[in-house]
Amino acid sequence: MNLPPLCEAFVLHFGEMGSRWGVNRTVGQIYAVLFIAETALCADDLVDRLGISRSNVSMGLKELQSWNLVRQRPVAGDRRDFFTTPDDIYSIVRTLVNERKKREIDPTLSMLRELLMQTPANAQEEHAQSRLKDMHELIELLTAWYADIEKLETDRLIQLLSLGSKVARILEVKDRIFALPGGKGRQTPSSTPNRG
Amino acid sequence: MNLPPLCEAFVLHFGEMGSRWGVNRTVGQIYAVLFIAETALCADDLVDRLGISRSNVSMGLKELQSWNLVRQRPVAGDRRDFFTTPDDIYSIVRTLVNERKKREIDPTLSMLRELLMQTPANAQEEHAQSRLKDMHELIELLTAWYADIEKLETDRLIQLLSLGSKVARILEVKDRIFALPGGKGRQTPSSTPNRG
DNA sequence: CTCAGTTTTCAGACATTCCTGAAAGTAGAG
DNA sequence: CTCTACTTTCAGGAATGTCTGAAAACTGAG
Repeated sequence: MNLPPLCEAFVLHFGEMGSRWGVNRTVGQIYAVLFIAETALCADDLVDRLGISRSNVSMGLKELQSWNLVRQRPVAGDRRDFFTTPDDIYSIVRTLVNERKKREIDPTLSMLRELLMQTPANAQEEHAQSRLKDMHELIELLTAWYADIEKLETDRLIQLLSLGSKVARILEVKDRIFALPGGKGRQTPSSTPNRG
Repeated sequence: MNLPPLCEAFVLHFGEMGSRWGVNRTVGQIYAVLFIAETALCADDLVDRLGISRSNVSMGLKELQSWNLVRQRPVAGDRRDFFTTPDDIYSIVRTLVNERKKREIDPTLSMLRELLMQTPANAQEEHAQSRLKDMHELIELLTAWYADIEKLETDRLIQLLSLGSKVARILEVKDRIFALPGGKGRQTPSSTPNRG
């Protein structure tokens, strides 16, 4: 691996992580190299830095492109393809989440919905359905939340995340100010905002 | 596979998902069977329902236990071990997130910190560090947010998630309330949110 | 202690995934 | 059209991961 030690350490770790998150080691390493690269790189740069075969790089880049995780950028006067990752790390995370949602969450939701429509044939299936319903509701809650949050500008998002659960206290303030009767959906939390 | 069709469909899908999320298919299937089971099951129940070898079940359960994802529950008058998943799906998610954090996020954070402490040997390493810094900050932001959120009671959590980005609007309300001149004797959050 | 019922371990068969070199494909320049 | 520089595809060997049966280890009862 033809990289300065600091870079190599990162690339190796990132490859390892990749393999725990459903992409193979090499793909993770390719991404890592692109992520920390100063400029756009071509396939042969990756061959050189990672010490893997040209065809492996080609397959890896193809996979990363299918995830929308790398961008192909033309370089004037050069016929080769050059690749980069976005500068904005928040946009990277958004892409990653959206792709995983599309590939894993959405199919899971439709499977769950389908199974929940079926008429249970016995007690065992009936009980299974009640569990699947819980799971379905939870995933819907999380994805709806994310879909909503995703639209925020990065600055607002950071502000929101920094607050963490303090938001819950603001909720209480809100409750007191507007004295909204009842909660949303499921189950109203203890009717009066008890707090001192 | 000795399961009613509805259950089998779920178990197969869940196994498939597991294999995309870093646990092998069988482990995912074992978990799925336990998740929808009406009662605690012993290893042989799993052998029967999944049609896999006893030793495979043993290894799978061992792995699930190392993730704290299944509980071993004694059954009176039976020497065998019986396993369940928690009834509360929110606690399941909390466990899952905590375990992944421990195994993947935390080591990544320490690697990043370590690399950021080094003195860059050249421009390439220096640029890499600035990228790693971005990544480190983002992960810290997310984990701090989660650590905070995790402590909320489930009902409050649901309430919060249901609001989604509407919270951002409440933030604006808050900004207006606390921005009132003369009204800042109280506990304004440390940083004054600028950048409207 | 022994025994029977149970769980765990582990070598190696089996299966899947990954990686490579060779060959085929593609596209701009001349 | 041909040449050249580059990219992609793909068969099959290498590496890794998974699963099993047999044997060992454990554990409570007698």
